[in-house]
Amino acid sequence: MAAVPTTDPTATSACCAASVGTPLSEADAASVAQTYAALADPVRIRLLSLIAASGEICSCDLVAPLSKSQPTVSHHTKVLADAGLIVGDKRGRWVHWRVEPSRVDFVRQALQG
Amino acid sequence: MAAVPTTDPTATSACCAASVGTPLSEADAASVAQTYAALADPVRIRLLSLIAASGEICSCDLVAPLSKSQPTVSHHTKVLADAGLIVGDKRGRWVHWRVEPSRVDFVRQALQG
DNA sequence: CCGATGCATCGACCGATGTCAATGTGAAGG
DNA sequence: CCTTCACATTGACATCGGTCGATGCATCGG
Repeated sequence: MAAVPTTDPTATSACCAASVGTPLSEADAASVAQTYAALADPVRIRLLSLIAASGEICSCDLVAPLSKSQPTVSHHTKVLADAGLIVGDKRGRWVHWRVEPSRVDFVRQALQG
Repeated sequence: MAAVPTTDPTATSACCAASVGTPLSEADAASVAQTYAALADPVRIRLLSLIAASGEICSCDLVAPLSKSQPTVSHHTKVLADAGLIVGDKRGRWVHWRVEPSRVDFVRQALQG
């Protein structure tokens, strides 16, 4: 939308040819950005490395190392889970978290396209 | 800080062994997170793909495709440049931008550590 | 059943961030 | 010089997002 005026016909001299169409759809860009946003927080980075290092770990063991309150940790795990980077497995009262390698790979590959 | 109570001695039974030390230093995590934060915006994603697709492009040709004001575009290029993802080359009045592949690779590899 | 426990949700606070109009800076060009 | 142009910076505003206390919702133990 927004009807980009594109290159103006009075291209006097200037610097560039501006052979520029549409880079990425705004929707696609928003989707990609949101995934990276999930990694744009120090707590979540440590959270992810914590889960990756343990292979599998429950929420109760995440609060202490992160020095954050339980609601805060719950919030961050939800963000990572919504981004598909981790997966939760509820067993009884506990939720066990593990990394989703395929999704991590997808995120990594988005950087070279 | 905060004097984390750590695991309480009355570890009745519970779920996990909690062999959890320090995941990533808070400083390292902040550094990594800030780099990802540079990619956590739709405009900057499109900006990056625009530069990557053109190989080299000046700021004047970025305003129209992005449908953002000139100061806004300038702000986003600065964020990407500060993150080391793009490099600006000032020629006369114009600044030509290009991607910094080594930095992009670094960011990608941060995902598998 | 009843209390305790692990986790999610809610509401509120506040700093961080995207956005633009206005202005500043520096480099051509006449 | 003075104007024009490309870009950066500033200031103000609105929104987003991280944080925590309080509370809700299940599950387990007795």
